[in-house]
Amino acid sequence: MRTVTIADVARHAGVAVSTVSYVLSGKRAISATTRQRVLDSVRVLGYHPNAGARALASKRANVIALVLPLRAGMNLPVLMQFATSVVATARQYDHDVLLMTADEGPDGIRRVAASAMVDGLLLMDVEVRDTRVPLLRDLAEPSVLIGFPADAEGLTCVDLDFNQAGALCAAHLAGRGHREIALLGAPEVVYERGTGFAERTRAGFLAEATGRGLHAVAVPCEETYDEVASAVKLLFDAHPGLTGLVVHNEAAVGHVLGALRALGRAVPEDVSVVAICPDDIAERARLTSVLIPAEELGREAVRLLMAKLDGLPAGSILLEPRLTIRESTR
Amino acid sequence: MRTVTIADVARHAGVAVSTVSYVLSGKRAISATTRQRVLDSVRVLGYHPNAGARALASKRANVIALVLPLRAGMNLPVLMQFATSVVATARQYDHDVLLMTADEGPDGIRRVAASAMVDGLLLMDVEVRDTRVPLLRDLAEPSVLIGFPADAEGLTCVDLDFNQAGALCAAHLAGRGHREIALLGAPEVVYERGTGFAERTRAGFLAEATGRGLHAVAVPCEETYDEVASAVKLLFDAHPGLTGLVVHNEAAVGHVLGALRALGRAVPEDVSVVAICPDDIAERARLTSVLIPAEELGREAVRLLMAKLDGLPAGSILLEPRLTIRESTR
DNA sequence: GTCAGGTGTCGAAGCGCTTCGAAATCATTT
DNA sequence: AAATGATTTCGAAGCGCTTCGACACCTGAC
Repeated sequence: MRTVTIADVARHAGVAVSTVSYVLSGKRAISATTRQRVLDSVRVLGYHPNAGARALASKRANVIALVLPLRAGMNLPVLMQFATSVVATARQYDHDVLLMTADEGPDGIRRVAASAMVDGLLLMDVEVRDTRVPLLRDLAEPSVLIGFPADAEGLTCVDLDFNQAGALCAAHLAGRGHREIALLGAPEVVYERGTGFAERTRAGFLAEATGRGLHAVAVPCEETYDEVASAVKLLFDAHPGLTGLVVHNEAAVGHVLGALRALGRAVPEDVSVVAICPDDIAERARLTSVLIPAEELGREAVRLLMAKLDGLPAGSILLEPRLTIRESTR
Repeated sequence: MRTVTIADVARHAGVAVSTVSYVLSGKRAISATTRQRVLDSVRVLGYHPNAGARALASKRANVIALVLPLRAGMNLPVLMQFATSVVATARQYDHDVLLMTADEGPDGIRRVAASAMVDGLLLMDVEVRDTRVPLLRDLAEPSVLIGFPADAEGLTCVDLDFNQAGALCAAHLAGRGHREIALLGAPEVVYERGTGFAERTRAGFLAEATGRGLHAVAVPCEETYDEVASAVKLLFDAHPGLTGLVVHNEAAVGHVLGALRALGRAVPEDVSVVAICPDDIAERARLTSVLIPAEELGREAVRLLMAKLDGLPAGSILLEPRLTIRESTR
């Protein structure tokens, strides 16, 4: 059973090879009758274009690379939703997805790009000082990052709009009548590193709260139970009237609840808690939250990459946060 | 910055294109000096073979497809470990991985296979009556399945040896002096469907227990708390002397522990529990268990696929189960 | 009736690589 | 010194597709 080539289709339809190609790509006008005849032959013979030959001739592989941080410690549901969404969206644009793990590092990226195996790259979870970022910057192949590295200049990134997310949380608490609120953020070092998302959340939170005339503070928050508990205690000691808490630290969120319980403050009766974290965590603890929109992230990332592949300019985009109200705020 | 081709390398090294090719593929002997000269040129010019051209000429894409059931309800850690292991192992064999989701169905498989995009396929979580199985059977491209479909004839499958796993659990309990033990298995329907793994576990369990002169029973087990609780209650009513329990039902294992607590039977003081389930579940509940060896599964699956790609015959294989002793048995 | 300008189709030239057969080179043997 | 056989290298023919320029034909304008 030799595989069917475009020449077989051309012969069967009684046209030239190039005509078949044009029918299939639509890059030149072909009369309706010829067109139909070719399409029939394609179906009858069960023709599928050879990907390698097509890539060679057209310099387009119709494949994008998805570089995932397949290491422990990732939030798996988020990762999965993201990957699923990327594959599905890519298929809509008639592209396939090559899966790579981050541990091949820059070399892996260079390899697949230079071999023309993929037309573009999607990188998830880029670190602030990622060794791959400079590489991406002067790679011929376009790329899109999920999250923002320290210097996003010249790169296309997609992420949740953390500034707005912080503001949204503050606004939610304000709307419920809270007058004194606080943000428990990322660990100290994350701010020191100048990681964008942590700071932006804080800025958005403080600006919104202040704008609405609330009393608001923002403090960093470590991730062990003891540190979280003491941070929470200090916070309430300093601000006894505190009734609203925003937690932007997925590792600490469970501990915060434990600490509140230990302090005898009931949620949501005494204090309302809003989290900014993956949906599964919030769902499990029944927390009002702003979720990480993994599916939308994947969709938008692919959309941007496809635009770049078409030579269109593509700036970074921020996704609008949405609040899901559960049982931890009143 | 034109991309470097094999012709550039040949020119730079002062040899024929074919010589470069042979140096790189090792398919013909090349003298050490020429060889070194070519290799140097490759490095100096930063040459990476064009994947499409290579695939076209050699009829080998050096890519395998990984078809994952990216739907809700999967055990994510297992899936991740598996995917990671597949990618890493494939790289060792100089192959890349094309990620596909099961929801493209048979057409997706036909498409990537016919387009010569991939040389072989790896399918995870094949269902008992999977519409893709007949297709795989008469596909030119080799494939390996994780898990066994109803009729595995003519297919290459990899799975945990559930028969031995059942036996191992029985042996463990026997070794600890338990004389009367039971297996809580999959829901009734799973057995009715004739799903291999459930039955094999039961057979192995019963054979081993009987062989060692124990009193053993095996009952199906649904997955809601109420059904689990009543099944557990019935079991202990019928066999008051029961002190060992094997649970082969990852959805029910939590409920079983709850039901035992409700019955006032302490684990492991009154009854020892062994689970056959993914490691994260067992770990969380501190259960002695036989885990699903995701990483090994991925590695072996790739190994088998590579063997088939080399034209070697490859039968199905069963991985030997291993018991991790935790705090639920004594 | 002729010519400009469309349409629709064809032929051929690659794209960058692998692989086959043959040529060239060298070391042995007679 | 010639012949033999290994060893090493070369040249050229594809692999299946896209794409460019050109050709053939048809239309309508003059």
